[in-house]
Amino acid sequence: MGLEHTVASGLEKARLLREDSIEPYPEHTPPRTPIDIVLRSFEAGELNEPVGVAGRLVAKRAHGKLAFGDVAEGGAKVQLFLREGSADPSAVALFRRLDLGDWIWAHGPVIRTRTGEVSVDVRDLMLLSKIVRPLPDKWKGLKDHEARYRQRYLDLMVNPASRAVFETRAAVLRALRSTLDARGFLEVDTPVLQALYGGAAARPFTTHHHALDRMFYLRIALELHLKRLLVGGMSKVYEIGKCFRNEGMDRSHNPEFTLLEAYESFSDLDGMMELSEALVRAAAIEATGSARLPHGDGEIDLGGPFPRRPMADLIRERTGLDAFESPDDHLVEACAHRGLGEIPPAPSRAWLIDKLFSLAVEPTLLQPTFVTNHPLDLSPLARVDRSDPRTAARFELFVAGREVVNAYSELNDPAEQRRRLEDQRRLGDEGETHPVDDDFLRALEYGMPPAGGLGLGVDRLVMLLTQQPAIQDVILFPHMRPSSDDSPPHLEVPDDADHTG
RNA sequence: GGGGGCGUAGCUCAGCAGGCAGAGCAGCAGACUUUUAAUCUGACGGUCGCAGGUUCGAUUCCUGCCGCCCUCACCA
Repeated sequence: MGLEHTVASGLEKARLLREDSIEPYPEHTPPRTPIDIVLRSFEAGELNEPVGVAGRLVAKRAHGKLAFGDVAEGGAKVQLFLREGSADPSAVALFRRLDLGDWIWAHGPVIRTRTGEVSVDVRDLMLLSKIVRPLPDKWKGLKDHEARYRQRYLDLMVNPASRAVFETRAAVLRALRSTLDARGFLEVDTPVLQALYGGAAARPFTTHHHALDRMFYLRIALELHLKRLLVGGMSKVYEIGKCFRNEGMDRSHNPEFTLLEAYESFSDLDGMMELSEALVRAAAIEATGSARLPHGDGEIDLGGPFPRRPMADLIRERTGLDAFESPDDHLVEACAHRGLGEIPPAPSRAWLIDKLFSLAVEPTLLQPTFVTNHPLDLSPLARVDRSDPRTAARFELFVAGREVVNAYSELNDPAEQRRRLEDQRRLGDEGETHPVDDDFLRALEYGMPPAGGLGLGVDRLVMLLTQQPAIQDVILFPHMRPSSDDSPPHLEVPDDADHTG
């Protein structure tokens, strides 16, 4: 039978169960003990009473008057053991009617079978929720990337490694928060829906606010609002939240992604380096139990402190060129030599340096490295570095060839900030203009304390710590093109459909 | 956006120099009192991604489209 028939027959089973006074979707679960605790206390010899367990039936081995099953819950699994004459007759009858994937509750003493398997010797059995669709193959799992991302619930059901990634993700978030909390940072929420976007160079998603009849944007960064809070006297703040960039998707870019930004008054680049080291180290230890990560044939040591290298020094080492002094065409040639496709008609020096760095240097930065002194034009929100005014007081932390942290000694001179942002707007390529946020500049005019700030790409840090090659593997529901299987791909929303307020 | 690959049963995969569409698991019917990928028997299960074209005949060849993967480009 085809899928429709299988589902129909599942629904039919649910109907028949109801006819026999067995509710397929009861509201209440009888008292139960989590399976991992049952196993632990049995092994410790502390379990002398019958227990209730609840979970999904993931295996079923029936032998006529004897039957075994496996119940899984929260990553733990216990065997069920049913004997005619021992189990309640209704339990025996119900077990026969169960399908793989049903949620069930079972109750009985915990025993060891002849082969030594810890098992619940079932006396009572109850159906908690009936499955009506067939599960993916129980041994081969679900491999198809598309299905794993579109139907993550199936992926989580049958691929334990996938569940582990998201448990690690939670551990990383926990470590980041507790590190910042312990240092006296205040966690805040700033608007996702904004009348004006800023804080990065990226195309925003747009939407329309009906009541105000004007365009709104989804935020592309957290920076400008968090800095307003420094002006307001919140001296250490951070936010962990979704940002949205309306650009290409690939295995390191999802249109919505999780960013951590933290700002600390009276701190500076040195302070941000120390904080970066603490955050990354804490995340690694919480996630993996160690600050040393296996990587390729060797390992990456996140113990710190990490070396600090000016960008131009690294470029000179790898290419022999002086990033700021060598002629343009030498840089262009060095880029082309390394496989750069198109070069814009009149590439700026900053563009060339950035490109050459990403081609020649980035892939070589396996061990954690603070790269400092970026071209000033690429860093409109950072202070000028006094020792080299062509560059910004900025660093990026690279690990395994990827940017993990980006930090500035924050520019707080309102006049210079206005100038830099307006320069940036003029540099905007192909008529793309980055709007200047006048309220942000007004806030700076009220005085922002000297401060250091950093941004950390949470998804990419999780990729690093879980050894996942694609950002889609660390986001529960990554963005996908609508497929015909999904609900209508495009819903027309009437202009006056503002019923939800 | 460019280039390459892939799309066959609910899942994992075969197959097809053009000739009735295959397996394992799951599901269905049955046998079985210590299994743990239980075993055994039987029956069922398909718009071969979608739409065209070539052909006596297309899952197979061609074109277009859709989706996914890889890669390049874009992305402070």
